[in-house]
Amino acid sequence: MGPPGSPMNIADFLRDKGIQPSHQRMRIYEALAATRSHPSAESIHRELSSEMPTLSRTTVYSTLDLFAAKGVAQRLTLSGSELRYDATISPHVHFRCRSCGAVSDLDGFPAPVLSEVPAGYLLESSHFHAEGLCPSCASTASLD
Amino acid sequence: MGPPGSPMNIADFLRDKGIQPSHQRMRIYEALAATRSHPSAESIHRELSSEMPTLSRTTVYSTLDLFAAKGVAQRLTLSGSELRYDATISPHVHFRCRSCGAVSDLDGFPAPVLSEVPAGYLLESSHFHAEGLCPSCASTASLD
DNA sequence: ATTCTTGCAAATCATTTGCACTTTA
DNA sequence: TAAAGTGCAAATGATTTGCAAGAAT
Repeated sequence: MGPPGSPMNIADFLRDKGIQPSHQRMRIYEALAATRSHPSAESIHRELSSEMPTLSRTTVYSTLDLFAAKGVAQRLTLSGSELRYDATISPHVHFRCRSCGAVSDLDGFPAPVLSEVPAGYLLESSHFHAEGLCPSCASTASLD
Repeated sequence: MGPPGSPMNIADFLRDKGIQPSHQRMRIYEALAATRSHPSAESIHRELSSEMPTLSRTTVYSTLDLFAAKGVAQRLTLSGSELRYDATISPHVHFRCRSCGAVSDLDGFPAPVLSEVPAGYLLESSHFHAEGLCPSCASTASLD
């Protein structure tokens, strides 16, 4: 499939998906694909700002939006306060810790997918996510 | 079970759940339970403002938050831009229209629930939601 | 009298918009 | 040179916070 770790480079990969591979877009894709932290636009902007001081928020927001539209990334609405993105397209279960806010993938727990919807609805995507305490917060155990 | 339509009144119901039944809280609960539109704090505030002109946003936000904490309502994170609430506690599938933003329940499509999580995680809740176009937006059919 | 609840205003945080500048096809 | 991409600053919208006044136990 696509990068990372594929014979195809990022420029070709994006171009292949109908995305013009500008410098900013390639760096944003790399940053997104390199982590499993499900970053928000803000955190990607923060991360890249040091090496690209003029990179604007607008560009990061619109690029991630474009990635989601082109199917190169998925948009996660897990917290109500911010949108997060994931370069892993295949459906999988997301777990959000209510204490530290970290989002992790629950590997080995295949996400159920809704195959049918009532007549008239046009289904485009479905998401499954769980909430609670992650291992490290659970052990620090503020038992509520 | 609880209101609406139960022999127990709202004051007793809330008190029973460990919530002091102030006038504001009862009105907010009534408004939430009376609709299936999965309102946000803002829309509940807007709705109640006419009859309770001095009702503050702060109260609505903290009350809905309290309801979620006490298990009287569930918090839905579906849009990334706002939190929505639902007085129906039992797990069910939510469908959000990406065009008009409306959230509807998909009755008859029991929500899958994650029963197990990897060791160390403490599961508190899980949500399943779908996205696409609702019947009315799908028929207006901007085929994209 | 102490604690809980409420309200207002200001602050914060993520995201969007308007517009001008630059790069690319 | 027309279209696409980028950046900055200002605007928007939802939510939170600080704090003082009011109500309940």
